[in-house]
Parts: sequence; structure tokens; C-alpha cells
Amino acid sequence: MYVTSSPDFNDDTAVIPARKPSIARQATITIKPGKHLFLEDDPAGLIYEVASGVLRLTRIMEDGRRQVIAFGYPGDTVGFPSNGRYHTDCDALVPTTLIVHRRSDLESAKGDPELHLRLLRAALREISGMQDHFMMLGRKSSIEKLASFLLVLSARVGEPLGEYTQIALPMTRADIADFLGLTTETISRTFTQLRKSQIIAIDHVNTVVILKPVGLRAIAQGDSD
Amino acid sequence: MYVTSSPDFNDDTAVIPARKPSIARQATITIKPGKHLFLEDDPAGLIYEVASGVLRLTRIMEDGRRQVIAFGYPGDTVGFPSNGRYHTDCDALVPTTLIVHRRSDLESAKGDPELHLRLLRAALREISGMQDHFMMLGRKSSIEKLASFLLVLSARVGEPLGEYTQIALPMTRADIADFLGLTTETISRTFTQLRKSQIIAIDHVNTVVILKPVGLRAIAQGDSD
DNA sequence: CGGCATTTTGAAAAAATTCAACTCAAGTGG
DNA sequence: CCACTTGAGTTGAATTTTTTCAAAATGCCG
Repeated sequence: MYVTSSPDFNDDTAVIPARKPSIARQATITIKPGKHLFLEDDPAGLIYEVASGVLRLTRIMEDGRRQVIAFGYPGDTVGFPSNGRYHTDCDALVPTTLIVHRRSDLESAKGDPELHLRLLRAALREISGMQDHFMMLGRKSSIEKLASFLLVLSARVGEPLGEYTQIALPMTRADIADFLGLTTETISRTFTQLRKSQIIAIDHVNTVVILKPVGLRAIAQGDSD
Repeated sequence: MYVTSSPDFNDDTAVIPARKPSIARQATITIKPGKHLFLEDDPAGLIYEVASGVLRLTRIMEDGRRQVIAFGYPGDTVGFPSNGRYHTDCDALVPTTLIVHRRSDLESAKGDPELHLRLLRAALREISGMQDHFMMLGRKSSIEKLASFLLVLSARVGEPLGEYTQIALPMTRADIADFLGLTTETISRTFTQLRKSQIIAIDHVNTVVILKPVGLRAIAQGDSD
């Protein structure tokens, strides 16, 4: 079974047409918060493109330590296989709609060359994005990490609020901590620090407003502090 | 210019044959230690497969902080482009021979479908490998990081030495530090710690012998310590 | 042998974690 | 509608880990 938590299957076209995919309706599934799309070491038959919602990709160590590998936002593609298997767990943070592709769409240009190239590009973009994440995990301080994280989200899913930018955080502090390689306490303290220095405002626990994007950018890159 | 440090070009066949690549001699280059194969943001026209030697892939922050993204060992493929550009610097730690592929070999199956698939698989393997590295950077202690690093090298390029396994380290302590997100001092102290507990022996600064692989594995996974 | 960069070691400082308590917000059921 | 419960988030203080700064040792190369 590829879909480990049996989400609603909403397969408009059981057989994905090999041609004119932009015209044909695509196979999509919907998955509810907390439900898993796949688990580490599951055989990987499908690749998913996020249409709406947010996914969480994680890996867990034997002793329970967790690393959030990525959050999957609309436009992101998840589930790239290696040796035929997924190598992270993947679940949804909010109700999420996914466009389903077959692994063969990535691995061969036989079916739909355009789709093939699109998936390949997504994989290459993934590699590039992960390299940014490396720098963040390995070489940045807690405040630089959080500032970088907020900036990425801001650029990706920020919404204008008057003259400022608002960001919804569908993930918990623990998720952010496991993404940035920190603890929830450190995340909380760092949010407080950014709030007290008037760089951000925290409306609701899960809603951040960026008051000084320039200041945030300076922090993210380590200019002075 | 793709090859930023003008390594010896050793192009046996100037035009790479589209068919029967396994029979045709392949385009290779040789690059000397310290010389750069490419730099971040260089336009990426070529993809390289390490035939022999060791590469170092790095990214540098404005203020000089460095992250070693990966070491490229024989069998590894480097230079995957995103938006047509490289996104790390790449240089050689020892004299290194590379098989050269064109970007189009990865991006299209038109030329050589077999090569295309091989490069694609390499990209997917890359993604998988980077995810291991995430867990290491984000969630492991210094000793766990170094133990994990030595185990990976051991499996990859370890050589039997009597009943033990010997590892050559072509990189400096600073390289290892920047790979694991630590300082050279911490790397040095951690080596000493492993040496004093008889888990490893350090013949020469750049030659480690694994005396107790089981112990090393236990440390890498955080089994007590 | 001398010079230079790398590595190691030590001690102090800084950063982040751990452990513990407290606050807050969102449900639940009386 | 309100007390009660619960889980997430925040804050504080102590501890641990890692870094920083400094100095000594090592090894390599001419």
C-alpha cells in the first residue's frame, strides 16, 4: 500500500492520459491533518505535488529524536524515491490536496516528456533547496535560523497585511525546533527575542507579522547580531 | 566558462557519441588538489562523475562561515544544476579524475536513455543521502556526528588492515568540522576522546583505524554513549 | 634545520539544553 | 455558562555542550 492512511481517493481519471496532461483532469487525493501520506521505507510508487495545504516530512531516530526534513507547500513535490523506497515519513499539517504522479513519470520520458522534465526539475530544485538548509543547520545561530525560516516562509506564503507581511504557521513550535535543529524552548525564547526587539509581532501563537523585514534579513545573514 | 580552473582536458572523443556509450571512450578531465571544478552561481553546463580522487563541495556565507555540503568520492555524481547554475563551489582534495556528462544528458532522454536514467538515479540518491546528513547536522552530538562520519567513510572507502578497517582522510580537521557543523577544536577533542576510549587509533593525522566498529556504531546512534 | 600551517590541549566564555514551573487557549462535560 | 482538563507555549534557573581565545605541540616542505 502506498497511501498508508487511506486518504479519500479522488481519481478523476483512473488511467492518467499519456498526452495532453494539461487538458486532462489529473488524479488528486486529499489528506487530513495528522494522516500519513507515506512512511520511511514504504515502497515508493507515487510522487506527489502539493496543490494546497502543507505537508511535513520527517525522519526519526531509534531513540525518538526527530528531524523535520522539510515542509511541503503548494508547488513543492514530495516523495522522490531512492532504491524504490521513500526515505522520510510524510504527513499533513492541514487538509492537503495532492496531485498524484507515477514514479514512472519521473523515471522515464516515455509517457509524457513534459511531465517528466517537470518532475526532474523539481528534484533538482529539491537538491538546491536542501543545500540552503545545510548552511542553516550547520552554521547558523538560533536567532539566525529562526529569522531565515521566517524569511523563507514570508517569501513563499506571506500575505500582505497593511504595509506588513503576515505569515500563518500551521506547524507547532516543536516542528519548527525539529526543522531548525533546536528545542521548543529555544524557539520560544527566540520568538520572544524577535518580538521584544520589534522585528516581528505575534498576533496569535500561529500568526506572525513581520514588522521589519530589513532587520530580519540582517539577522538571518548574521550582520552584527 | 564551466571549468573555472582550467584542468587538463583529456577529451578522448570530442563529440560524445549518442549511442553505445559503454563501448565508446568517455570524455574525462583531471583536476589537481586545490583547483576548482566550478564555483557557486557559475552557469552549469556539465555534470561530473568522480572516477577517482575526492572532491569537496562547499558553500560560503558572506561573513566567511563555510559549510561543506559533501565530499565527492568515486561513484558520486556532482554538479546537478538548478536554474541552469551550480549552487556550491567544488574543488579537489587530491588529484581527481572525472567523467564529464552534458547537462542535456540528465535533462533529456533523447541522447542516451541509459545514461539519462543513470544520472537521474544519481540525483535521487543524492536527495536521499542529504536527508541522512540533515539528521546528523540537526540532531546529533559532536561525538555522534564524528562517529557517523567515520562509519560512512568506513563503508565507502575503508580498507582492511589485518582484522581492522583503515580509513584515509584526505580532508583537514577544518573540512570535517565544516561538514559536521562543528569547530576544528571540537573535532580534534572528539578524535582524542574516541582514541582514548580505544574505539579508533590514529596512525597518522590523516589515517584512522577503526578498532571497535560495534562501539563506533553504538555511539553514532546514540546508544547511551 | 627552520619556518609555517595544522593539530592538539587548556581554560574561560557563550550558546543552547534540560528540568521545572507557570500561563494560556481550546475544548469538554456538568 | 463555567469549572476542569489538557496540550502547547512561555519563562526561569541550573547544567551541559560547544565555542572561543590562547598557547603549545606536531609534522611537513623547502
